[in-house]
Amino acid sequence: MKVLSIGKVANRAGVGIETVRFYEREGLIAAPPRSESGYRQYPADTVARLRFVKKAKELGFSLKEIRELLSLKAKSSGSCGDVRNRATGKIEDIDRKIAVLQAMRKALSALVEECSGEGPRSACPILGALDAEPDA
Amino acid sequence: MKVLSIGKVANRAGVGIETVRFYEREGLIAAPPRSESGYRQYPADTVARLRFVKKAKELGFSLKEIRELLSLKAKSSGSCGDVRNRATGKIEDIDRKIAVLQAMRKALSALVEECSGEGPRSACPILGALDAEPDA
DNA sequence: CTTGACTCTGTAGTATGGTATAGGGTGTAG
DNA sequence: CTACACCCTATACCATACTACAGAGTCAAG
Repeated sequence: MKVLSIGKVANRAGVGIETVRFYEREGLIAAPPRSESGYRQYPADTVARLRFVKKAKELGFSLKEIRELLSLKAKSSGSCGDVRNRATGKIEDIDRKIAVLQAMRKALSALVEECSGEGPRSACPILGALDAEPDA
Repeated sequence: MKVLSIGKVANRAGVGIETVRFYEREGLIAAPPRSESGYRQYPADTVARLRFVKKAKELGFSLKEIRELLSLKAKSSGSCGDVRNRATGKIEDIDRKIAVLQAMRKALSALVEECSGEGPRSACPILGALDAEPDA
């Protein structure tokens, strides 16, 4: 079994060295065995684990959520349903975020449409709208 | 002209006292005159300004962007077009964020659809996918 | 054996948008 | 006059996800 230095795992996983140490502190990857001189010696599968973290992050999971996902993965009991629930919950989170952004977009578009862009700034309907009554 | 204490403006604008002082430090609202004993004495229109900030935040502007918007607002020269450009730029930002979220959603949905939720966790296609090859 | 690349620990800094606390002074109602 | 609510400054702290740095030790090539 060949072992990898921290630089090698970081490189192969496409993350920085400091990030690997940070993930170790945060409990996202296990603390690896050390050489006599104290160097971390990673098993090859750490690369896959780091890629898992990276992918999950790309899917919008926070490090905290990823940690939970990983513990789900590690548990020797329990079904796939747990994992599926996390994923569907995340889809709902995403839908909520999209809805908020679409509402923002709609409000901004309405303001931009009202605004010719030609008048003096003092008559700008966008600035006017921002000064409006409290409502939210 | 009646003046308002910091507690009053904060309350009327629907923000915390600390937030008002924070906004002053960050240059989002002007430092108000002080009483002899050093208390901040706000003109009534500070409430509107704080609401402007709050609204703009709800529309997805960062404090930095809001500061720019406010300086645009304050400038005695310049046209409404500047403001309009900020807003349309912000719409583009929002569209980009929505596109990212929709891509995440699609990837997660595909994984959830593959997963019955019934099998053992060891066969979970979601966890499997996260372990997959590097690509991004 | 020297040089340069790599690694170690611990600490501090980055950006964002606040929130909290300590240790005071002030203002007003009863 | 005494409580109690309110205000002041300064500093530190929260979460998120890293990134950078200092100062030291280690490893491999030439």
